[in-house]
Amino acid sequence: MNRINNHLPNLVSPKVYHSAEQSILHSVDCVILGFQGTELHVLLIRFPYDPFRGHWSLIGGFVKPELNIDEAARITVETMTGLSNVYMEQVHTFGDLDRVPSERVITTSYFALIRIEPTLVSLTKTFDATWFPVSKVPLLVYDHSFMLNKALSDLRRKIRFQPMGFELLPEKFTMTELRNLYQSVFGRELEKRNFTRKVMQMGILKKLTEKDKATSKKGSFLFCLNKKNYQVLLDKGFLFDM
Amino acid sequence: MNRINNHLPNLVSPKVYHSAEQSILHSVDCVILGFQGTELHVLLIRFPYDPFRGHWSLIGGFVKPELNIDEAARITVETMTGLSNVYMEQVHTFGDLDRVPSERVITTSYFALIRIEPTLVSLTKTFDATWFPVSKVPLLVYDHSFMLNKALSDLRRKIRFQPMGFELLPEKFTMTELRNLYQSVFGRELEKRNFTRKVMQMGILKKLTEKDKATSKKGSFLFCLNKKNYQVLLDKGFLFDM
DNA sequence: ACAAAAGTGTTTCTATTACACCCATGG
DNA sequence: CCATGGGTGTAATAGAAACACTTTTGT
Repeated sequence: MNRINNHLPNLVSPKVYHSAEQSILHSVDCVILGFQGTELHVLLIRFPYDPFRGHWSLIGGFVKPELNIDEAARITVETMTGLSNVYMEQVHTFGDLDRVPSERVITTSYFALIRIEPTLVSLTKTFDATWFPVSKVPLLVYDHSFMLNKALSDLRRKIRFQPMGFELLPEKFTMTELRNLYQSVFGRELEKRNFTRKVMQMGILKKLTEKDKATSKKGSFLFCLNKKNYQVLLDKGFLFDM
Repeated sequence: MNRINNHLPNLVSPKVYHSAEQSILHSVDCVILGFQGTELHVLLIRFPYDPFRGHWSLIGGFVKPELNIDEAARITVETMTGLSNVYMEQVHTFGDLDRVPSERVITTSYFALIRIEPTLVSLTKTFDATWFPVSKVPLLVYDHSFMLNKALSDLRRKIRFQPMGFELLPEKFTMTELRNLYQSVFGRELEKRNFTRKVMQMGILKKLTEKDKATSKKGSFLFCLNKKNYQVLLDKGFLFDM
């Protein structure tokens, strides 16, 4: 029974917790993803202190005892981008002993999906942050490269059950933009016709009368999400298999 | 820049970490799942201290600073079941402020998939642990009910990409047992013939000459995993869509 | 001989793929 | 008038679903 008291401390009365157990530093790191051109991008900063000064890093922060971890992650993203109501999801908690050489730190990672707007670009510049295409990300500090990969593979899996892709696009978007996004996430080409058909028959897109003439002379129709239908589909669960 | 120093402490040199930041209690809780009869079961203990004395609880433990979190979870499961080499996976980290009323505790949950063997049943009894069918789980302490549900829904999603089901069955099992397991996980009936055909054409099962006569007079053939083929299939990724 | 579970084949239908041509427009 | 990207229909194929009967054997 000695062993169980060591390892199953739920068996220890709350009053005893603090005296018996030691606490640990906890941080959050955010994989902030946005979509630009034909590729998914991630927001990175330069780590400003030795011994990793100048190396690229995800954006994170420590969790203060009076802050919810999800909230800590949200504040990190808000601080960096100036955006609220960002779509975020917890990915994984990294708890290896030597992941941060100088300290024992447990870190929970999140991904955040944001629409890259012109205003945003300048904001992130004040923080010396840079958008990297996910296919061209440099080596990152600590285990951040691993974190990023885990976040991306989680995104690829989850986006099939819950098309978060729309979180990455502006309100109005063309079918080509949507397809480029999914191509970038999945890392492979998607057939134009079949893609359009599948998306349309889900009934979650509203075709607008407006056209976007930025990329062709003919112009391509803009779409927006039919939020009601989208919610219905989310609730009953669906496969966005492409 | 004051704000960024508060919320983006990666910008703070490692040397400053400890003095600037406060640490938090971190625990792990394990959703130990096993399969018995026709239903998935979860292992619960009675919480032995006030104010939650006698309420049912998942099995957990605090993470000591010198212990990896995955390892902490593994030790918890080993202590409880006497089993090593258990299939475990991290599910989620719960960091709300008031989830444990008396303390600030951040908890990472795991699921563990184990084969319920006769020897095991007696071992867990010494710890006053009880197996509950997942459809008949009582209300649990703290946010453990929520944790359990999250683990189960994660399992349901993940088991389609990586048939962890085999972790829950003995070495040799009948097709009916396998089907019962998947029915219990998915919570719906699966057509006998189509199920058999799909599983067989994956080529990951070896049909033995042996029969199990426990459940019928005719007897049903036993199968075991063809581990080589299974690994190949895992590596290239596959959908266990039923 | 019958009850109880195991095991097996075929048809129907739906969904996915693969494929090639016309459209609209700005330059 | 032509180059460029936008947009659409159809046929072939593969996979999923639905279905009912035969087998074995202990009692």
